[in-house]
This record gives sequence, structure tokens and C-alpha cells, in this order.
Amino acid sequence: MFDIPISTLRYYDKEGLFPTIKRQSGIRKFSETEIEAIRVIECLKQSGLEIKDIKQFMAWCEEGPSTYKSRKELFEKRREKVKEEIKNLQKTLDMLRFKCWYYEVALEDGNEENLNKMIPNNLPPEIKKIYDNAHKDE
Amino acid sequence: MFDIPISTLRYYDKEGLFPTIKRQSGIRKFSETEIEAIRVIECLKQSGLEIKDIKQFMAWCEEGPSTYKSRKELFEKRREKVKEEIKNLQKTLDMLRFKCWYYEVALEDGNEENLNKMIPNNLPPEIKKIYDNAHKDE
DNA sequence: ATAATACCTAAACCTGACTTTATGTCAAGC
DNA sequence: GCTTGACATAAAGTCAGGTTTAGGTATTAT
Repeated sequence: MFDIPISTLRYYDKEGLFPTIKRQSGIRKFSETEIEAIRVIECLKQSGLEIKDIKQFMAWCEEGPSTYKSRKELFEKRREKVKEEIKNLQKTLDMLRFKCWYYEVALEDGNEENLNKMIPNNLPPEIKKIYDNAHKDE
Repeated sequence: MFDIPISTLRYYDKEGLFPTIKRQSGIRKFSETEIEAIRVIECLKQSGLEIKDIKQFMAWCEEGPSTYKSRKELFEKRREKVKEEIKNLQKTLDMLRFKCWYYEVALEDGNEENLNKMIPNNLPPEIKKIYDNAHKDE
């Protein structure tokens, strides 16, 4: 269903990521609660959060309404992080686009002589744009 | 300049990521070639490539025009990977937006009763959209 | 009944990407 | 000439996030 190895689910359980999971003669029963937990784990992991901090979040869920604020703030912080990460990846993507163009031309020309003359100020306008974005500082 | 620890640069050099770096009585001299190499390393790393594969790319650059095609294909593959990753992050972002909204309402209501009644089919339209995107399979 | 299968635990192991440590060299300033 | 400081190396250590192994139990299929 989620394409997560069994060993990983057991590891997550060991790390306290399924605090309310039920067992039937020793065997873990994944209910809708755990299914949604897995979605949240995947989400928080992709946002760059470490396992131990995801555990903290799960503990807050157990604690009840008194932790709504902490939980909200956690998600807001993660949202900002992911926005930033997407922006970084867009810069990375521009570098990759530039390099794709570069090697397309190199392949046509058989060498990089003309290319080296074009960089950085004689590039075609659309290419100059992605080149500049890929090479800017911040 | 790049905010990379000296230890990391030495590690990269040890791993063969600066194949043409010059030394002056034993000390590494980073020229424009290496500066651009660092930009490419950062880019390929962000695209999910491992150090040993970045080393392979650097080796190709040493080999000359015969490897233009391999290099081009590498960047094209990375470009697709990053596009996919951005899409994943946008789904993650929708989950995070949903959770932000969720805890905003939970904080107002003091409990999750109304929320649980709204999920999944009685959510406000704009929220339903991000909820659906965050929960879809693929 | 027996054998195969699917689950369980604890603990050891693995990988990638660094980082730290221990030890050494070398040029510059006092 | 000696100390200081920035560089050098090799090898060991760290850390996160799993994965594998060894040894055991419980349900299912023949």
C-alpha cells in the first residue's frame, strides 16, 4: 500500500511512531489511525524532520488538545521549510536545464570553444535567464 | 563563499571530485575550474546523485568530447528526477497546508469533533482540494 | 502431525557523507 | 632560531536511518 518495507515499519514502531497500535496475540494491527500516521510520517520526513522529532509530534497527539498550538506551529515551520526547499530545487533545476543545453550544443559543435566564448554574457536570452538564476548567490 | 567546511572540501578532493586541482608546495589552489566544479557538485548532490557518481561525471569531463553524450544524458536524467521531486514536495506542501488549517480549526474549537465530521467529504472546497491532493495515491 | 509461512524481538550490521583526531610540514613574523 | 598558524595526511569516529541476522512463536496448508 505504501511501499514501505516491513523492517521499516517495525523500526518506526520501535522508535515510538505508532504509540497507540494494537496487537492481536503479539501481532501488530494497523488501523486507520496508523494508516494516517504513516501518511503524516512520510510527509514530515519529506519536510526534513528527523524521526525523533516525528516521535515528539506523535506524543503531542497522545497528550490531547493542550498541544494543538505546538502541533500547529510545527506544521507551519515545516511548511516554510518545504517552500524554501522547492525554491532551492527550482534553482537546481535551472542549473540542470542549463547543463542540458550546454551539452546539446557541445555535442553539435564537437567542442566547447564557442560555448566558452558565450559564457556568461553572450548566451541566448532564455538560456541567460536560467544561467543567471543557477549562478546567483543568496 | 559557498559556506562549505574545509573538511568537506578536503573530503571531496580525496573522493576525486577535483581531478585537476593544482597545488603550490602541497597547498590546494582553487581556481575558477574548481569554483564551477563546486557549483556542479552542489547541484548534482541536490538532485540526489551520490558522491561516487559525481566523481564519475568529473572523470568524464577529463576524458574530453567523447563523453559529451554521457554527460548530457546524466543531466537529462537528473532534470527529470528533480522535476519529480518538486512534484512530490508540492504534494507534501498540500498535506502541510491541510494540517495547518486543521490545527487552526482545532485550536478555535478546542477539540477535533467537528473536524472529524468534515473529513473527507464536508471540507470547505479549497481545503478539500489540498486534502485530496495530499491523500491521493499514484 | 508436520511443514511451510508469517509474524515477533533484540542486537549487530550497513551505508553515505562527513567530521574529528593525531601527527606532520612549511612559510612568515618576532 | 623559534614559535605560530595554516595547511597537509591517514585513519578512526559519528550520525541518521534503516536492514539483516539469529533465534523463537503462532497460524495455515497438506
